[in-house]
Amino acid sequence: MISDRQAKEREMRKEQILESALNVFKTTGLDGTTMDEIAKQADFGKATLYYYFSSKEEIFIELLDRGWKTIWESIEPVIHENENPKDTFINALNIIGGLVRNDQPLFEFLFTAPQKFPSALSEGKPVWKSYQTKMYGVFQGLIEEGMAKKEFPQMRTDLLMRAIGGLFHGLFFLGNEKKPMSRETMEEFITTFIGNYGTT
Amino acid sequence: MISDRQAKEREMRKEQILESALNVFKTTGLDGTTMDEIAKQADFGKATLYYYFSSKEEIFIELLDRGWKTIWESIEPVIHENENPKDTFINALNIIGGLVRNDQPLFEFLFTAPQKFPSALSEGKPVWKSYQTKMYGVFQGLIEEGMAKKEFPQMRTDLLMRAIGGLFHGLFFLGNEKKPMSRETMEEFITTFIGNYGTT
DNA sequence: TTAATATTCGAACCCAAATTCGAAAATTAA
DNA sequence: TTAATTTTCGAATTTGGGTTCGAATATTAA
Repeated sequence: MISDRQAKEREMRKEQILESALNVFKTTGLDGTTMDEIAKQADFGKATLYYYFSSKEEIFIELLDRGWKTIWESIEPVIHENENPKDTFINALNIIGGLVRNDQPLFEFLFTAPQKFPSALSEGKPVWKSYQTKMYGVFQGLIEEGMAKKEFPQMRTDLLMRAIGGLFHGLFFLGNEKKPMSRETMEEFITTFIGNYGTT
Repeated sequence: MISDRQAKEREMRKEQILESALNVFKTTGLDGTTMDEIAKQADFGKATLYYYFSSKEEIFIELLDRGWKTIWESIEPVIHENENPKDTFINALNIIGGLVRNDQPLFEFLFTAPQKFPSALSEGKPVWKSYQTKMYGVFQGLIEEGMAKKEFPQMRTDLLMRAIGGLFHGLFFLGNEKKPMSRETMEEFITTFIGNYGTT
């Protein structure tokens, strides 16, 4: 008992709620994102949210799951076009950059919120976590290959990862510019940092 | 009516409270830092905290003020030994690195907490903000000089700032290593990034 | 048209944490 | 030693949110 259409409508309402949650997050930050606000934004009664999600946290988890899935699926195809590691690496970063450019607050949420869900809750590790892990694995692999082929500077892989992560974060999320960074600029920065060991 | 000694004791009690607040922050993070915990740690009744500080926020502000003052006063003397901008820049970063190394959680607090106090409260901009502003000004100046002298890569100053900021943050605060990064390593990273335009 | 089922939501309820009250205890001044 | 002043704190009070209740309302099935 629940027609296809019904299921689809239900799905859309969930989506509406998720979208509202994100909107609230965009304007008021993680702490400002209350059930009251989400409800208002979604034009539902607060209690109704609990008909679709069992808790506030579940809403966030759902957003993380979808978001990280998107990231992974955008990256994944590119990492097998085996060019040299450095180009692959830069490509991947550029892809993420493109996503971020499209919806900065969403990705700020994806990169930020995880730290706010420390231990507690859901048994096994959540879906988004596994995508995140896969992605980091890929990057780490590329860096190692890249170092082996002397395309990257020789440094501790993990540190290089953190450094590039921080760099990326700084470029996209620090400061208070409204307009997003262009592909060229980002590429230039990363390349400058990695050094021009290989190509060009 | 309040002897010198009395005033001094009062001051020490405030200090004890601040120190406790920081300790709680170190172990339980910003959100876990409740007045109850601070009171317990400081060995005072919760209500007593309000005899010394008018609110929880005031405690945090006080910590920020002192922290940023420390940073500024550590940097300040070095920026006038006018060597070339690049060395000065790296020196300054190293000094901050040293501070961070000494008390990572404190500085994580200093670099992180500000974003949590969005608008609200205290009329004029708080003390710490002005130190922060001064510091950024200095760095920006150094970067501009450095670019002018071709010691730095030619890029948009503000972006380069953000990038280096992110890089620094990544190195010190991302990942889950316990032992702090050595001066050498940090210097190597920053230098690699800035490029070896000037001095070797 | 009526019974079942699905959806909605206002009004509690609960709880943790900040803040305030009012009075005691300690200390200092006279 | 007594009066004033300073410090302390247990016990309320308040507040902001998350979550639940119970009863409508709407929709679908018979």
